[in-house]
Amino acid sequence: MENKAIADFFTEIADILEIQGENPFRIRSYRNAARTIEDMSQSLEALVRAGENLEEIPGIGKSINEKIREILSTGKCQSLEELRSHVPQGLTELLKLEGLGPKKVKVLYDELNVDSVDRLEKAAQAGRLRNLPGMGLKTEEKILKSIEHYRAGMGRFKLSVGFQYAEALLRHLKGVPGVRRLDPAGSFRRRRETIGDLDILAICGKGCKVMDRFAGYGDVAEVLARGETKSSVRLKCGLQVDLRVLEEESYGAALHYFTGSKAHNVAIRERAKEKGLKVSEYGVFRAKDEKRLSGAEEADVFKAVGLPLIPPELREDRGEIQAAEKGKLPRLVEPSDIRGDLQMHTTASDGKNSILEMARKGKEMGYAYIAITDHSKAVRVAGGLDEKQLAKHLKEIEKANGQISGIRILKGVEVDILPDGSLDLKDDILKECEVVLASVHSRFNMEEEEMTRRVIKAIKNPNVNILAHPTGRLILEREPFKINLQEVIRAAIDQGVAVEINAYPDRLDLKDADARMARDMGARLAINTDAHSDGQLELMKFGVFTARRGWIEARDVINTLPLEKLLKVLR
DNA sequence: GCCGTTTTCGGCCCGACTGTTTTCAGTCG
Repeated sequence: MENKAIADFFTEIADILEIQGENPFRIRSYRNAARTIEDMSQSLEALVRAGENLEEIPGIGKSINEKIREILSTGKCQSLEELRSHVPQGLTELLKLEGLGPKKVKVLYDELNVDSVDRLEKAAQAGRLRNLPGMGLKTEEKILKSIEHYRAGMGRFKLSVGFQYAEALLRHLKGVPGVRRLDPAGSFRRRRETIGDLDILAICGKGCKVMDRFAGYGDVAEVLARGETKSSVRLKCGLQVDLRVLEEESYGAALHYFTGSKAHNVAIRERAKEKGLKVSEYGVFRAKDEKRLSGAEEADVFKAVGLPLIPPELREDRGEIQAAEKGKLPRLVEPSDIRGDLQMHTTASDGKNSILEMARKGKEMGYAYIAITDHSKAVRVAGGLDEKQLAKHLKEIEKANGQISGIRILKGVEVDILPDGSLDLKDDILKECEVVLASVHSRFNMEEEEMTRRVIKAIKNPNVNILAHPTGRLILEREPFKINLQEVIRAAIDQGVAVEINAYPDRLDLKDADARMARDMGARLAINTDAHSDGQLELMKFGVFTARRGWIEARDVINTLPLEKLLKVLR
């Protein structure tokens, strides 16, 4: 069973307990466990099979350990079944609606027997909510809006989409007279692969019209709240954006607070409390008399609890605080560490630009090298090359090298891994390539064992240098295929094959947690854009973000090496 | 339910906003 499926059990338990008004800390335990399990890169099922003690995982104690084992062996959880018999299943879905929490859901069910989104909609339309205790006309309207939003499925946005909206909006706001500072925070700043909303913080002078300018932005569909220090809007695309205007003296504390993650903030605050301090978005205070100690800079918060500044990408409460304490934070890879890009396509297969155009763009980006890696013949829809066409294409690459200076164009190919694990080009031609990426583009629905065997067989081919987009997922669109990544990565290490972090924003594959596992196991990584046009070489930053979230350093990444060293590694 | 160089019991982060209220509960981040 997948970790996600196990985590869902605990989320549902927490939801039901919440509706029943149970002890909030008990509920938090279940939520923490669900989050921990979902974020883990190792499979719980495998850990149990290997006889590991799950209670060593923070947040998992005796009770949850037992439940996990029960779920794995029976596919069910008796206490959840018991809870479900008291609370209909539709109620937990209602919690997903904005503005509806456990208390209101309980009232709706007790008073009106509402146990589904549909029934709630009908009740609201009939005006039956406004007379319930604690609700009124506005609640009724808000619920109808939430239902509309929920149905539209406008949940999360890819980080790259968030970037487009954020950059345009920030440009719009920066021009406002009196704006002194402007920073996006939240999951956007932590560079999560998807964002739910966008938080922007600002420092402004007196009489600054930034709130007016914000509410009047051309892309705004709806103003949700409009105040002196906080406003919220929903853009036409559905993305909610919050703007907060802050005082200079508390800006750092606010930036820390609004960057999150929530779990990281909780851990920092607990730590502050142990030291007799209180940390809030307004600053660092002495607990006994509320005396303000600091808060203007983000580093103040960390300093107060005896830590160095932790990069936003690591703030997920996944060990970063412990690492910081021991002075063992990784020196995360930076975009400027990247010396080349080892996956891209040209007009020879499904790309939009020529070899030389890609090289010119690579040079403009300051790269020492790029690899041209068009598709192989199995990927027909992408115009993949057969042996003969590839041989000709490699000659073209050689020729292009003579037509540009200051950057080396490496001869490469993205060869397809066939369902039986063989490669769809002959070894003779693969030998001619300096960079061979192998990847899966078909038969995604195999069972885990078969897929694992397939990929391992492919990377055992001595011509393969890089395993490209190892799980085949498309963010918000396609689940990763089933594969035992640990085994695959172990094989890659044995074979000297690098594992890719595909920077294409729809992929980000390996994802952050998997990349971290690969690094911990000792794998070499490659961060490549998979660009299909010259402009897409700029997408490298998204791969670097993912790598940073995976605790990866420059030395873990082969395309941070100078050309000569890279060629040695590839051989 | 989890956790522990002060603790195996008694804690468990903190504040704002909204809409409903005559002083606050519910929700959110």
